[in-house]
Amino acid sequence: MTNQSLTMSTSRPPRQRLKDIRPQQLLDAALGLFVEKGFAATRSEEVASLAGVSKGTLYLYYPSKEELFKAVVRQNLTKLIGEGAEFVAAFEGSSAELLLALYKEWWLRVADTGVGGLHKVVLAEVRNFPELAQFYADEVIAPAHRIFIALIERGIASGEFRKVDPASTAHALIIPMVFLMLHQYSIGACQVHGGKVDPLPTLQAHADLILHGLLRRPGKAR
Amino acid sequence: MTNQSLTMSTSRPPRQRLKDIRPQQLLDAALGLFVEKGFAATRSEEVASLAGVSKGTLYLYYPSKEELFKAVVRQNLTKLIGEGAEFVAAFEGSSAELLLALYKEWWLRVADTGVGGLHKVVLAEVRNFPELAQFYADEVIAPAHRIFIALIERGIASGEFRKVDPASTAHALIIPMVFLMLHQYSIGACQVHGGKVDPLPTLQAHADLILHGLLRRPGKAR
Amino acid sequence: MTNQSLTMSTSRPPRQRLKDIRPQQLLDAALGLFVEKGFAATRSEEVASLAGVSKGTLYLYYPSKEELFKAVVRQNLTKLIGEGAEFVAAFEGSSAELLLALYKEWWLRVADTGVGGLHKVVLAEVRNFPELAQFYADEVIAPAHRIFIALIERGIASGEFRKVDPASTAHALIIPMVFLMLHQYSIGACQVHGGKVDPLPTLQAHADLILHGLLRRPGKAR
Amino acid sequence: MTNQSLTMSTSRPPRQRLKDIRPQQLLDAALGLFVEKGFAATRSEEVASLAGVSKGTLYLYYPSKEELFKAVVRQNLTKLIGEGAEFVAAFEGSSAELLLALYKEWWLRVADTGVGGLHKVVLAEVRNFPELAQFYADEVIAPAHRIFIALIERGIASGEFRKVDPASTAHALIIPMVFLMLHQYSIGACQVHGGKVDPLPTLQAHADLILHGLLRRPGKAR
DNA sequence: CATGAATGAGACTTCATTCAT
DNA sequence: TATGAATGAAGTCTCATTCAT
Repeated sequence: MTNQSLTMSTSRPPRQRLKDIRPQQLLDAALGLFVEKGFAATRSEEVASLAGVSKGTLYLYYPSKEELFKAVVRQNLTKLIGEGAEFVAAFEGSSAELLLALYKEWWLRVADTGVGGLHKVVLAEVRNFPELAQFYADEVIAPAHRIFIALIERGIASGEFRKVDPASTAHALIIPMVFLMLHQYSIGACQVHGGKVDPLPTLQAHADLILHGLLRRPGKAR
Repeated sequence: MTNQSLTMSTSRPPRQRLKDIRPQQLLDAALGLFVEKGFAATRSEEVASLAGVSKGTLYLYYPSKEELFKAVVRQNLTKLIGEGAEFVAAFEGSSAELLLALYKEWWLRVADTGVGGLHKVVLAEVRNFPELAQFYADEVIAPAHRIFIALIERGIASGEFRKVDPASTAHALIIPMVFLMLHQYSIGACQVHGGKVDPLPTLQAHADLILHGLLRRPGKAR
Repeated sequence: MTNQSLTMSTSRPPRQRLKDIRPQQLLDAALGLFVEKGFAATRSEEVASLAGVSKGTLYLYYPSKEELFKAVVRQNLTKLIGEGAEFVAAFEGSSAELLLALYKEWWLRVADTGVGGLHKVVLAEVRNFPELAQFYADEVIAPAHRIFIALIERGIASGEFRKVDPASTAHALIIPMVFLMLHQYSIGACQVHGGKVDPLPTLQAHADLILHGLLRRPGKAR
Repeated sequence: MTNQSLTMSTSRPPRQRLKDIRPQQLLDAALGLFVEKGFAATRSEEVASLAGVSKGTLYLYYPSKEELFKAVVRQNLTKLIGEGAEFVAAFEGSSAELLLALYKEWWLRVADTGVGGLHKVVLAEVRNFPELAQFYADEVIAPAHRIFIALIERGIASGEFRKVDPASTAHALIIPMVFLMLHQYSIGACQVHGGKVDPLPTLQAHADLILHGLLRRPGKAR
């Protein structure tokens, strides 16, 4: 008896501490399962169990599966966007280098955390969550767009880039990044022959293409 | 009685015909609903009802919702790819024009039929259908990739394009196309302020970027 | 095998027939259970099982437990009230006899069917079903009140009754009837010593009291 | 710290006192909620919260929701009956006046405290609490019946009342009172058009009816 | 072939009750 | 004593699938 209670008191954090870390545990578990299976196919009991708590405990922290999902989106994507904006503001170097660095930095951050897969889920389920659409447009799409607009304007101002339209070019710069995230967490996660796309080389190729263009430069042998 | 059956025999296809067109009606109905709601949120009764048959009849043609989903994917995407390959083979004109034409043609074909939305669903659900992954890699991704590889090699051979790596550049050319399809059928289908991306202008901007590059050409004022 | 299928074909009504009788089976089962246990304590699966069908079948006919409950109220109480009105309209005899006959007739009808217990449930749960309240006031309380008002006006017109206020006296005539119904299906249904109220004698006593009054008539020895 | 504890020690009863008043606070909170929502729909956490304590504390005083319910019934109804008996014993005046006064007094006491609503809950739930039935018959029904029997015997003895059967007439006197209580706390508490019964006038009408009868007295013009 | 009534496993969510702090 | 985080049994409702007609 005495031994047991001693053991238990050392192996388990105190109550208050548990309460503080529960949201994070639940959000982590939910992120993983939503990304792997999608929203509808993820059972809330499974989330709880992966977080090491019971079904009921999940509902102590989030009132429904929908709210849990929104919390996951908020935490992961909003945070990611904020860090991207800081990265661009703090960067020193040419704008071409900044583009490459942003691609690389973002990719590394996304690949570890599974956040990329979250975009897949949003994409797939947003029509069944009408209110999520506006939230996502405001919190994720628009800020990400602004980051790349800033990058392009920086390049034009320094004379590095052609005078392209920042808004539509920003889309063209973001799209491959996001697409690769999507791919990585869906088809890329399956064991198939020949369907793989290697993300970093592809991003590199894309950046090269974007920077130099596909057309041969007249009067310049390459 | 006699009158009625006469009437019916003129307004309705004969039995044998019915049997032949049922699968198509079901696949069309399923495509629309899967694209709109996703796999899990589409009820099989709704598919049957939209196809004008009863629940039981659906199961006469497809043994489960999963098989129906796979049949929808097979029919629509395989067909699309085949048409793209023919389009490229038959095209006469410069490779830059071919790229623009392929973008435009494909987009028009995809926007009407809802096939673009299907890619969204595949992306989201492929991890829950492991056997779909290989099918998709073989039947959709690889052929589409080959089409763009052919396009690039055509441009390099004619001296129009730089000597880029065809395989990775092909990815870079496909990605925006596919991404816009995805976007159009998810966030683009929602009523949001500011989240919209206009597809044709964006494709145009992207094609321009891809062809001419972002960097200012030394010694050439633009 | 042959025997079995013969047996089954004779022991079970055809499909279409079953569909027609299901609502009645379900309403009967629901009435019994609601009366016995109340609304909240009645499980919908229990209703289905008592009606001889599965959980899902109940929801084929009624979209929720609330709607089932409302259907039970409608069928039973609305019907009862209608029959009471006809009974009063068709009665020939003195108004005092009509009052006694109405008490007796109604009681017999209510005691068999369990409808009396339904009033108990409405009384207990109406505050959790706000929309039921208006329905009940319109469909049950007001019509029942009108029946007794008609009875009193009939007695006053014939010179049998004193000139009392019909509306409030009608309440006084209905109340004991309804109360006994309530009692019969709650405390009266339990095995207790001494708590019983014998309904018919009590109604008789009440009718006598109502008709002749409690006060000794001055100058009249009884 | 010192200030705070000083402040608290003056504004808060000492520990021992707290222990003594907790049950009363809990019973009061439970009475209100049971009457408003019924037994099943009242959450125990809500009771605790309304009493200003936590969920766990409720279980320190009552081992289950059922026991809490029984305690509420015991305290409130038993007290009410006792006060009624004292009122009758102490009354000076005619028996007709006593009846009116008892109606009025009881009604005022009941309307404030919500005890009338408690009878509604007992009525609805007694079949799910078999042991409550006998308790209720012994502690509430029988004593209340005895009060009215005493009242009738008092009236007969003084020559005021006809020589009716005290037992069944007592029921007839109680019933409208109790019924109005029930009504007031169920349908009467809802916002409906036309379903209302004004309690005091109805009691008055009933008392008039009971005392003087409905039939016109031969040879006496009224 | 076609129907649609029926099934029942399974999902989400609630809440009475427990117990470590 | 008092708290409130945690539990998990239980309830409502859905829907893919079956099968008698």
